[in-house]
Amino acid sequence: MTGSCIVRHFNHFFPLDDGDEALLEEFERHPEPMRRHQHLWRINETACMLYTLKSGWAYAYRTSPRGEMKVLEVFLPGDIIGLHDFTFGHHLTGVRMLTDGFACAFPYQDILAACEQSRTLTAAFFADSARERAVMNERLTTLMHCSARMKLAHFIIEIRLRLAGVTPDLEQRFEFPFNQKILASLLGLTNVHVSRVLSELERDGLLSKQRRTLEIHDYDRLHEEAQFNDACLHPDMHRLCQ
Amino acid sequence: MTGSCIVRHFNHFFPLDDGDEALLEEFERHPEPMRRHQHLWRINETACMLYTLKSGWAYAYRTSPRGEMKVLEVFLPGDIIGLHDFTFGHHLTGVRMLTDGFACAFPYQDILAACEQSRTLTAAFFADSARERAVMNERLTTLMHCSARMKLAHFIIEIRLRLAGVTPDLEQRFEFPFNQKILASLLGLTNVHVSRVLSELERDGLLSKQRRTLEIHDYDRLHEEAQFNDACLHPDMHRLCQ
DNA sequence: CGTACCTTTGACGGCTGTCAAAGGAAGTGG
DNA sequence: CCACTTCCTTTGACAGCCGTCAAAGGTACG
Repeated sequence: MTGSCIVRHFNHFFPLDDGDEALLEEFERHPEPMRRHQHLWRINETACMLYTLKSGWAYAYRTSPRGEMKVLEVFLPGDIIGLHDFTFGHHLTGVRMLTDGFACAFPYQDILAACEQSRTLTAAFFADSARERAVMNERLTTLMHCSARMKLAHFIIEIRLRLAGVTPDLEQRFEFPFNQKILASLLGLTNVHVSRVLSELERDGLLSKQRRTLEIHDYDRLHEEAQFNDACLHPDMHRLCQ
Repeated sequence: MTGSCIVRHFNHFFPLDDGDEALLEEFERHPEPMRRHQHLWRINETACMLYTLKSGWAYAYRTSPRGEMKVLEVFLPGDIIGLHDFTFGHHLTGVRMLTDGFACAFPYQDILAACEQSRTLTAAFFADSARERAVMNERLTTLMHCSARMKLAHFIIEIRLRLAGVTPDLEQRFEFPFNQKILASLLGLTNVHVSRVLSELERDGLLSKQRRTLEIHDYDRLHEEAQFNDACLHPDMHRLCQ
């Protein structure tokens, strides 16, 4: 397997030629170790760098008018972080690590330079942004109209499907480094209610969560309850390569 | 004022040179009249065209597992429609007109071709996608954690601010072609409750809505209640032109 | 080992959904 | 221009999901 996480990420969607791979590998010359809770950037800081996440988990957040933190988005290994706002002068969301890991920083001009040299890469960056957006739409439609139980099921299925995309042999028992406060913030609930619903899902034999590990006992039933639309994760972009 | 709505749209953010403008104007050679309720495309149709909206309003929607329509997004004159999913093989959301208007269709390859010729345009397309995304984030954080009253205030402020960006002398009384069912769908409420909250806002002297017209009576108080973060609408992209 | 954080549980209240019905507005066809 | 149908809006009663507050026990980290 190639060492580059962007190359792996994009090859998951469609094949890149050697020239494209070389351009992408430029982005990852400087992997840096990151500690849990460490910021990639804070809200309102000037935006000049993007990151790729080589290992570990991260999340994007905002602060509400009342000063509470609201988590917007979760990043997994292989994800590009900051693609959707590198054209803003400053960051509208903060990003920090959820676990220890490694991240690679590169200046945003590199993306424009790469696009100039390869139409395939231009399409790939648009496609990646589109996929992220599609997942967001999927979450939005669920979060807005559904019960807390369904929200939780939906989010767990989302994470498992995305994780399976970058982890070849993912078990039903896997790392799930979210505490109930962060889950609540992501799903528009309170930590108290997340606790109640998790106990309920556990009581019904769907899953169990201890510490930072989640085990799914009945995937089919969980998927059924989540009503997750898998299409948002599988763009068919091969035709772009014609 | 130039006749091209994309040029106007982008110039609102940063200046384009004549070459860029010429490339963009290519996109708008074929304006077509569109009727209210007419589809630009339906869910699952093959994605091959993008549209710019020359005049009129449109919205993107999905259907829930139970078959109900959920509105995800609203498009105003000058908006580019389909930018965020043109790299998917098929459409994940449907788009239809909310009012009569004119739309210009063009093949998505034209965007990639334009990006190949101008780094400024590449940045501009990314920036536009980023702005759209930022507005979505702003709505998401509000919709998830706030009261129905705040959701409505927030959405009304969003629309007014976006409308003001393309309508030089926008009054406090303006076209607002949403019925309560669509508002409910956008905000994750029921039409019954939208009716209740609208009456309440009217009773409190903040606004009044008749048919397809909205009049804001106390903008400051409405903006205060909405807690709208204006930053998401104002990317400072001038530095990209260096 | 102590402190801070996280999770669980209970009681209570309120916001919002559901169901239902009636009146009004708008679009259609004669 | 009128009659008819369909859709939209309003209002009320009622229930339930979920937020808030509080306290206690468990867990992680220095």
